[in-house]
Amino acid sequence: MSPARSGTGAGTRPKRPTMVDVAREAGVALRTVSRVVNNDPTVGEKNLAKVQAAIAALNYRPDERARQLRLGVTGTIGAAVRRIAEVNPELAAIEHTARSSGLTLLAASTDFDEAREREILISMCRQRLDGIIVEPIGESHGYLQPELEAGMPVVSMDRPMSGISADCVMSDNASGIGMAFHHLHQHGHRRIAYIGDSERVFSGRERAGAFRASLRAYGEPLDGLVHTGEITAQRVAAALETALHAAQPATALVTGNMETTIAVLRQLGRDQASRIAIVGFDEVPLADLLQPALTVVAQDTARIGRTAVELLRARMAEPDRAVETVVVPLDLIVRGSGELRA
Amino acid sequence: MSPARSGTGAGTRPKRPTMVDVAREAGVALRTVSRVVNNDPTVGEKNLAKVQAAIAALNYRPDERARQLRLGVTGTIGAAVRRIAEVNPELAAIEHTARSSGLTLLAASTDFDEAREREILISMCRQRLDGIIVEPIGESHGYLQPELEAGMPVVSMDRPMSGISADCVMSDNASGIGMAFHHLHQHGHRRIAYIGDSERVFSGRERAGAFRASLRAYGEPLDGLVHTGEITAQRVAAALETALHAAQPATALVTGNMETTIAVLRQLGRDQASRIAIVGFDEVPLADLLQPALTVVAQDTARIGRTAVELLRARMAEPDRAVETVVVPLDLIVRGSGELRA
DNA sequence: GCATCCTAAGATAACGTTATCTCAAGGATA
DNA sequence: TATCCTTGAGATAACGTTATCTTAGGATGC
Repeated sequence: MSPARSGTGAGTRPKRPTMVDVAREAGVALRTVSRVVNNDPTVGEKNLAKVQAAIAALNYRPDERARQLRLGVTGTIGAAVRRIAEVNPELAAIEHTARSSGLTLLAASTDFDEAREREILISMCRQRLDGIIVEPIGESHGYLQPELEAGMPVVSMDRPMSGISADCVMSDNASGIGMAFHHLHQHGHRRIAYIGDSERVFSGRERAGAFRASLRAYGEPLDGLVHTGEITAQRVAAALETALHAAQPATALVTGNMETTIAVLRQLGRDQASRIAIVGFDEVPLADLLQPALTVVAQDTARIGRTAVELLRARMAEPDRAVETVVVPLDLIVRGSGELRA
Repeated sequence: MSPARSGTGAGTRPKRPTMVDVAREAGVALRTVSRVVNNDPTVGEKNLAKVQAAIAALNYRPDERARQLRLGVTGTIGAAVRRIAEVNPELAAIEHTARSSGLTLLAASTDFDEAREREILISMCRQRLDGIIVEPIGESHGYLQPELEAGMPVVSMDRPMSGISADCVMSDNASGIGMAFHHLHQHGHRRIAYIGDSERVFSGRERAGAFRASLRAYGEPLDGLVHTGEITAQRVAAALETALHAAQPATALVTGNMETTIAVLRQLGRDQASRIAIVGFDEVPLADLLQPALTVVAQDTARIGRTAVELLRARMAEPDRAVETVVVPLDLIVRGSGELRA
């Protein structure tokens, strides 16, 4: 039986037993306890039993910090994403893949804030994580250069980092926009508008650019059809006003990301939403319950997350391998909103 | 200028400089570097400059693991929730509150799996986190008793843990169900059915019990109106069949959690959903865009998350304080689906 | 019967920090 | 001029592990 070890004086946290305490209790050397803890087979039956008894009696738990300090590796990778605690299938895939590789995941939210992102990344480096996956927010990541040189594996997800060269996994934005455009065009639409995120953001830039290219490829004029910028109710309202009430009004919309899609749906209201064809970029929660159900171009988020971990592990195993960028294709998911005729 | 320190042989991770290296580079003692790193004011200008230069030249970053080992505290708290990477406002609040308290958050998904939960919690104990918040899944948490006795602060969220006595913050489930029932009753409904999660789960038990109590309080019979169990499409379909096609069919529904609400909406389809009054327990994403918009009893998730961190910090500061359970009230959010008349 | 080899287990030195002493130099005080 | 603080800075011992040696003791080989 273990001695009662609670309440070592008010307000003070009781000390936990260490390997030394276990060794003393068991009457063996420190090294022997270490062997038992690490399942080293070269321990005799007698000592094995004594040590196990002592561990149970003292409720000993090895201190992971000391272990990691000594070992050099932490068995933990970091993920700096925009928001944990929001629907984030990439992060779910990262967590799942990491776990099945025996890696612990430390996830943190950059909250769309460049300074916060930097704090988190530096902190992860100080914690000597085995590697970092980042969904980059900031425009310049040059400050990571020393870390890369010091051998910290870093993989960027969803968009590349500027100022440094690191592995990257991202969706084929241009093809995705092309698919959305083509789908609406096939359903008879000729005036198709695009509303999307700011072009200061990499993905916003890529998608708007691809949309303009689609318009040009199909020989349509660009006038008043492409609206980009911060997503706010006012901006979306203004964009819709311009697009839908022009001399030649748009009959279909492509929305550049989930946030935009939701904002547009809110703005349109129930009546209008059933008259204008919409294809959203990115999956939207409960998209199938909306009226009409929402047609989207969906990123292969599971594959993106999985690939991010795989790229990271590859670099952890082989720090000097060539930098790689993986581009993942998207899928058109047909549900109704994109099939309304012009 | 720093010497090129990349590529120390293929496949091997280059060693990072340590405090000793910085001391040598700067020509001062190890202790002086430590003072500089920790902003100790008792360092002369000359040495301060030399050390700062050396730190920059070598790209030195303190090793957090060693620091924590020496200090005894990690400045990190753990959160074992059902799913990170899903909408989880409690977790968002925890992260926010932790950050503004200067604490790092380590979040992990138990994935509704008891064994996984146990793994995570034990791992967090081994990492000697400063405290743990857990949204309990398993039925017995007795294995945490030694950890509690060893001074590990643990707070449970959303439901209590059985087998041990720990601080807890949770919603006032009974009042919430009462509010939903009362609201529907006020709108003329007399046959009100409940569909909810398994009663093996604490919250499922509490909510179903409260619903039965409401029926009794209003003098209504319970026959065929209360349906609990694992949430699957078949089960929900069967429950709806029983409730809606009885001799005295239900005209209104209370759904016991978000998952159930969504399953019920999917099952009802668009036409039926606009004829049957529904009040959901828990907020649902895009609830305002549904048709009719969804009336819900919403938990004060932000307050729950914040309170969890506060309880944890209180126990970290004062390990021997009395165990506390905080019950948080809910809010009825009226949007349409709950105001359909009988 | 003695050298050799294997096995179990112990001493002890890292890992990279911070904390406790100690000490030297210099200015103030009697 | 001798003594006492004050201030800056260096040795060195933790923190709790794992890894490298070393050693004692019995089994094996010739």
